[in-house]
This record gives sequence, C-alpha cells and structure tokens, in this order.
Amino acid sequence: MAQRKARKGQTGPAVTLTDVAREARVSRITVSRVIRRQGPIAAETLKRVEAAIRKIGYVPNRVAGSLASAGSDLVGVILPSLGNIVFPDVLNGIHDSVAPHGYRAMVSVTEYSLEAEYQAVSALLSWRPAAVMVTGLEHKKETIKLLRNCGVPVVELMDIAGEPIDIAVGMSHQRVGEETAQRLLGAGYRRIGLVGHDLVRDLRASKRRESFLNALDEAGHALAGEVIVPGASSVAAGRTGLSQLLKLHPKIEAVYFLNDDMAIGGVFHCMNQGVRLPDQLAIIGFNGLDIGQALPQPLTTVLTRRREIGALAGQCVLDRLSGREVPSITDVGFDFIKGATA
Amino acid sequence: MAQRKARKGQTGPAVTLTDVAREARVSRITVSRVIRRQGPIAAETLKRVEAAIRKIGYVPNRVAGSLASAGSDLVGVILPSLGNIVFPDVLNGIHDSVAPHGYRAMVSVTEYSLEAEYQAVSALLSWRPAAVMVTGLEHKKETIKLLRNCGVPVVELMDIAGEPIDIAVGMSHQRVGEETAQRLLGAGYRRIGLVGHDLVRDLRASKRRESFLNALDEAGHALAGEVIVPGASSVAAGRTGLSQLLKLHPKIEAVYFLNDDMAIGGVFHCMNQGVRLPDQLAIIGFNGLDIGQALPQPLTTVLTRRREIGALAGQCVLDRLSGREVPSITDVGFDFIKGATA
DNA sequence: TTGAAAGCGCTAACAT
DNA sequence: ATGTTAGCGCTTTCAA
Repeated sequence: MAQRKARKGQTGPAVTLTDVAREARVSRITVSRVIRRQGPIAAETLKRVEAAIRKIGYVPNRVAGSLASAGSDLVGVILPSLGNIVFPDVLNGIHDSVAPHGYRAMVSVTEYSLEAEYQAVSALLSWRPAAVMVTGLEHKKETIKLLRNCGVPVVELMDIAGEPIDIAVGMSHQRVGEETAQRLLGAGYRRIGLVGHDLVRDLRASKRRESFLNALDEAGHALAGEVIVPGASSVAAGRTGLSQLLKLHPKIEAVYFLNDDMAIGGVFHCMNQGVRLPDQLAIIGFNGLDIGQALPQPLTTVLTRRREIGALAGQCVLDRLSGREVPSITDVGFDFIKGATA
Repeated sequence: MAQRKARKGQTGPAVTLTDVAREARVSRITVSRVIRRQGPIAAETLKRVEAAIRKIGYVPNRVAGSLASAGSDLVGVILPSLGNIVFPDVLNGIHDSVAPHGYRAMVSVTEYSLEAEYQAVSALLSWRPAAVMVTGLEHKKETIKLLRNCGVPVVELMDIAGEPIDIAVGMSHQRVGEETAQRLLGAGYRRIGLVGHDLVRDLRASKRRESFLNALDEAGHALAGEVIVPGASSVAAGRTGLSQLLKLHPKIEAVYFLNDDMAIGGVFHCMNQGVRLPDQLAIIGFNGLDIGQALPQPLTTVLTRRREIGALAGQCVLDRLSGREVPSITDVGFDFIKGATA
C-alpha cells in the first residue's frame, strides 16, 4: 500500500506545506491559514502564498489535516445495493445536500448482508468520518454498539418503524403494506396474490409483506397465492413470478408486487399474454419509479421520496454538526399513485 | 468540523492504541502489529491484545495510520451521475473487485460538469488515495495536470478512443455509432432518425451520434430527422422525443436512440400509438439494460459491459499497485443484441 | 518476538 | 497579521 513512488518515478518526495512556506517566504501556519481560508491574512501575503501553491503544484494533505484537527469532511454511507435505482437516488439526495457544505460521501455496499454491514461500519469508522449513514433499523448487535459509541451523528435511512440508534429518516413500511391492502380491498378486489423476492435479506420488503398479510387477515381475507422469486428483485423476476402465480392460481384478481421492478415485469407479462389491466388483473407496486409512470398504462404504485430521504438525512447531519437539535425520527411519508393498473 | 465530542457528551477522549497497549501490558507497536497482522507475534500476546481491543472497544484510526505509512486504502471514483443504472453498475464492478483486497471506494458525482470533476479530483487527491478513477477521456487541463502528477494509478472509465492519462478501460463509442449505422443500413432502413439528449454534457453520447452521422454520410445517406431532448435522458424523454420526431418526420423507418432509457420510452410510445415494431418503425438503443430485454418485445440494442469495465478497472489498479505491468488501454468491446424492435 | 525513538504533514493554542 | 511550540495517533526504522 506504499504509494509514494510514482508510476515511473517521476514524482519526487511529496510536496508539503513546508515547501510552499519556503517558496512564499512565510511560516507554515500562514500557508495553512490560506488553504483553510481561516483567520486574518494580508492581501499581499495571500497572493504570494497562492502563487507559491500554484507554482509548485501543492495538493493539501487532508489525512494530516484531519489527524491534527480531529475532524474530517467524510460522510460514510452504507447501502445494501446499487443494482436498483432506489439507493442511487438516496445517495444522490445525500450528495446534493452535504457536498455544498464541503462534505463528501464515502460509500460502501453490503448486498443486504448484515455481516458485510458490520465490516463496512468498522472500516468506515476507522476513517473518523463526520457522520455515518446506514440503511434500515436492523443491524447486528456489534454494529449497533459501534455506532452508539462512535461519537458522531448516525442516520438510519429508509425505515422509521423502530428504535433508532440516533436519527432515522424514512417512512413506515408497515403502513405501506397495510394501506396497500386496504386500497385493494377498498377497490373491491378479493382474490389477491403477492409476488416478492428475497425476504430474508430485504427486511423492509419483508415488513411490507407482513403488514399486507395482516391487513388482509384482519379484514377476513386470506392471500389467494404467493410467489417468492429467489434472489434479487428485477423486471425479469417479476415477469416469471407473475407467470408462475397465475399458473398456480388462475383466478387471482389483483397482485401486490413488493416493488416496482417486479411490478413492471408483471405488466410486461400481461402485455405479452394479452391480459387486460386492470379489468382482468390488477397490479400494484412500490416505489414509484419513473419508468413505471412512463408505461403505456402507468403503474399503480406507492411513491417513495427517496431523494428526499437522502437530502433530509444530509440536512439532519449538517444541523447536528452545527449543534442544532435534530428530531430522532423524520417521516417523509409516501403517496399512492393512482395509475392505470389497479 | 470538530467532532470529538459526542451527542450528549457520553464519549470521553478517543480510545487509542496507547490505551490498548496499557490494557494488554505490551508496547504500542505490538498492538499496531496485531491490528495490521504484520510481523511476528506470540500467540499468547495476540490473545491478550485482541482481548484488550474488544474490552475497551478500540477502533483503529486509519487517518493516523495512513499519515504514518503514507498510504491509504481509498480508491477515489468520480462518476458523472447516479441517476441512471449504468454508473452504479460500473461502481458495483469496481467495488466487487477491490473490496476483497481491502480497498474502499470514495465516490463523487459531477452531474456531467467538468468543473465539478476538477473540484472532485482536487478534494479526492487531498485524501491521498491509493488510486483514482474518473469517467471518460475528456477533462479540464487542470484536472489532467493534477492526475498526471498525483503519483498513483489513474483509470479513465468507459471510453478508450483517445490518449489516456494513465490507464483507460472501456470501449469505443465511435465504433458503436458507426456499427449501429451500418446495422440499420444493412437491414435496409433508409429513412433514419435519431433521438438524443444533452450532448454538450454527455460527451460519449455525443461521440456515438457523430460517428453514426458520419457513417450514414459515408454510405450516401442523410439523417431523416433528429430530436435532441433537453436535460438528462429518461424513459419519459424518449417517449416525448419519439412523439415529436414522428410528428416532424412521419415517414421515418428507423430511429437510433442514444441510449436504452430513451429507446424504452420510444417503445412505450409505439405501444401506446399502436405503431407496430419493427414493421412500421424500427428502434435501436444503447446499453443493453435488463429492462429493455424484459419488454414484451425485447429491445434491439448494444450491450455494454458496464460491470466488467468496473471490475477490470479495479483489477488494473490492483495489478499496478502490486507492481505488475498494466496495459494502458483495455477494450471491453460491445455486442449487438438482436432484439425484436429492429 | 518485542520495544524505543523519530517522525508522517498538518493544525490548535498561545505568543508576538 | 504572523509566528512558535507542541502535539494528533499511528508506523517506520533500528535495536535488543
């Protein structure tokens, strides 16, 4: 991991503050002040120092700076996946809110493994970030311990139904499941099926399913059929999922897809088989992806404010770092999109 | 940016190596060796140190470690956008290849601005990363200067048609445009249109367009019509783009969409308007997104190996850091997918 | 197998 | 407005 030497030895010993100071005929601390635009500097000195920096091509060393000042501009973000536009959307929101204030995101991906999450949190904390964001409220005991003791703001993203470690920004997946069931029942559908994916790993999808089933149950109805496709959710998975479901339970009237990727696949299956939506079959999804709304028949689904979750999470961190009070739970809510498929 | 103090002052002064050393009754350097699993350690000592670490909840400080060893495990990755699954795919490939070797990605997003790219590169280099990855071969002069002098491996992602700063991993967008034109002409289409987006910012899309037009030209044909939608590409943009194009030039036989997002929107437009694909109109896209292949009629398009670009970029970095030779250009190529829309 | 001494490059705190 | 001094927490010699 030694990396001082260059590709072809073009780079000599690293250029440091000291070199700039020598070149500009000032002390090192003066250069430091110029770089950080902090404290009073004479216009004349400023010019000399900046010229020196440019002349010798100095790039400040934040590793040293952070060590000296016991602070960094890093915001650690740990996401379950990047294979679905949902989390990039959140990341985008985070980036847009914190980057203007000089913070940068350091991203790790867990592929929905809580063990990988623990590893990522450890590694991240060793960089002494200014804040940490993780996804969801479920973590390993060890992870929670690390996060509780790390001394910086911790945001849990996406979900709010539980006890946050510090700050939670998201929505209640329980309520989504519940209300989705109520919508379908309210619209008169009775023979209702469900297509889902890897529930062991995607814990929030699992919460939606649970509360959906409970709500059906409480209304005196049982699920007419269910297909859980193995692995990650995808359009293709939704297509085959629905195909299987209809084969097993041909009389189903409506299907809840645990997310839009799969729901869109379901819509494609129907197009292909000439199943008319929503007359012959109703489809409802979750997320409100753009593409679902651009379908010939826009998808009926639940709009989640993903970018907003990221942006608010960033704002919470900024507020907390400025000493302001931050609510421990921020519910961004969700909205039903009355599309044309249910 | 001071962050030593905790939310409610629960955290005392940071736990350091020294604390572990005291607890385990060894010297600090011994603890350091245990943490890095480097150098010889007696089994007995190892056990004591690890127990001490766990007991007092020590989290190593890589900021200090990196400063002392002049090396970090950070790989800086600068991407134009996360709003499209293409770049998350690349990032995924990078992550999967470097993470097992202990490197972590530090991501910045530029929204296709070369000035933002310059800022991101500066900020990144100040963290003394082990390697840097940027997107494309076009950069500001200042950015190139920084990257040339930074002394660590630099990978330019996605494009290979040009002079790399150090290492380029990608494909020739020129050839994509050319061959796309040849395909359409070879299939007998003559009245050919194009739907594109923000060409000033997405320079690779612009290259595809240029070479597409050139190839038509060389074959003695002119573009029958073109719509450049403002802003970012999206499914919705492709839908309206095609709608406009057909209004202006109703007799068009085939349309080249500069990427799949827009092409899928085009397909949706046709579904909606009852335009039969590919008889009445042919559509060809670019990227080979999963969703395009899950459409009732799979999209005819060009498969790009995005994940592979990321994975190979990571491998190049690993190789270079181990002192192995690395080719300055790696062409991952591309493949036509013969779908059902052209 | 373990340790002591000497920094890495920067900034906080206190002069001047 | 600028400088001096003393570290930040770790790793790299070199020595035992």
